[in-house]
Amino acid sequence: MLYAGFMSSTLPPFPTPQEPVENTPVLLELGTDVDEPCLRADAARNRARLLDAAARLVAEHGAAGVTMEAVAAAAQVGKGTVFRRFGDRTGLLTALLDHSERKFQASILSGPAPLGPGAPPVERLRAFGCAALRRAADDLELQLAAEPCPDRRFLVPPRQVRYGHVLMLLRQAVPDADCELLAQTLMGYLEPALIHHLTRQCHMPMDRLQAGWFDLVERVTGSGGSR
Amino acid sequence: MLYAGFMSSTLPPFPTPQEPVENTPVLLELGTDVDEPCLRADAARNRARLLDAAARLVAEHGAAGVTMEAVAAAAQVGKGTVFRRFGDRTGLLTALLDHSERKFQASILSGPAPLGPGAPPVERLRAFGCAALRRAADDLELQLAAEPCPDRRFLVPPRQVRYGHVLMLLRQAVPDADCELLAQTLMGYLEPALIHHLTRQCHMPMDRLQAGWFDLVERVTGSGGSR
DNA sequence: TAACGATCCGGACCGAGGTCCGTTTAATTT
DNA sequence: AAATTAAACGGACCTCGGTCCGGATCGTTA
Repeated sequence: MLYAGFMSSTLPPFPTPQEPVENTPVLLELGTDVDEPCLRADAARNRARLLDAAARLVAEHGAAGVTMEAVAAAAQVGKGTVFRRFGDRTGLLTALLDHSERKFQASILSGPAPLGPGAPPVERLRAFGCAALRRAADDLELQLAAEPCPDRRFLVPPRQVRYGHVLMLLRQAVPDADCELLAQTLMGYLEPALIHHLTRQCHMPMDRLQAGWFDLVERVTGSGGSR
Repeated sequence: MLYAGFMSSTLPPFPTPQEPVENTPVLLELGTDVDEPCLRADAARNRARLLDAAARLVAEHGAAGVTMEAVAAAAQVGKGTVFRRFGDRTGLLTALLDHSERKFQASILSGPAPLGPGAPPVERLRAFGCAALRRAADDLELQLAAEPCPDRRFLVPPRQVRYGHVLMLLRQAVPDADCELLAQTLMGYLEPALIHHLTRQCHMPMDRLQAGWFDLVERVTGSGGSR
């Protein structure tokens, strides 16, 4: 089993001063929506409240309105509690995205082909890009706001899952290439910041991005039968 | 003349409340090191002092030590002055990188082949990547710290210059492709954050990144004569 | 050189992210 | 049910990026 060990899951930091607290990632367990495994009753209640309040704030004032203090106030909870639960702002925003990210992951891991297993790798790659583009297009704002600082951007669980997936497919499609690097390149095309730039600032239609993805996959995997 | 109009140049914000103050980019003028065109005597003096102080702070405490207040203090200048001159922290850090960025741009625009004009486009593309990788490797820390927020990352002059260059070369190499998108893809491979991840976190040697670039260019331009 | 207006300076001020630590509370044990 | 302990809570506090505006300075014009 390839990437067991870093299913998305809102990275639960519980940053009690001691112990580095790495990401305690939830193993797959596709159906069950195991969130925070063991959490004291009050903690769980507050966590739910906070996520709810945060979502409300996003809906009302956009991602920029999600201030840690505002969220705390809206959830009638102390500010420290927010940080204890989610580590930092990025963590909170990531948690907000967690549900849809999980669905995305699930459909990749075990959904119907060609996104899920069963189709040939290049075809799955194509499908993956389309799905990723779509997912990026929805709540782009949140994805941008949730972007961590540069030196953590590549260590975040959702990214690792996607990377692992692309890597696996690439290894099947072009076994002789340096697939790690090619995978990073492909991932770069799906970066929220780039999508935002191309669609919102350059006004490209999504169709074009999608066509671009197909073309890129074809070039990278050398699967261009005709040309 | 292709990309006249956005030579790097530390984006001079002079954010006097009114007027949007867009980037007033310096036209090429390769030899002359025209910095801030017209700047009052005291302003120019303070600007120099600030850059000097900032460089000193970087040398001593790393990029993280470059606090706007610390820089102001070290330059014996008010905090407001720093912001007036450089707009924000990103602007200051960018200004620090400006000198080497300009040299880089110059050698691309008019240096010796294959980096400069004269070589066939694919070869220039290869050379460009090598140079960009080298440049990213030096003062990686600064480049990371200077990274703007996601929705400005692609609008920053140095990035636009590089993009324009790659775009031009790609258009020569693969006239029928969607070169805008391919150019963005290639640029993604050279992103400082990615270089940092691959070299510092994955411990890949630079040689491998370089080989990866060659391979990528070959795949993207379809210039693989043999395989 | 005196006066004037545009530009610049400086530091008080604000908001937001993040930390700390004394206090409270939920679970467990006796 | 009382005691115990680990965990969670809350909000004061700190730092830092960014803004504002009254006052000082520079360059120019008369």
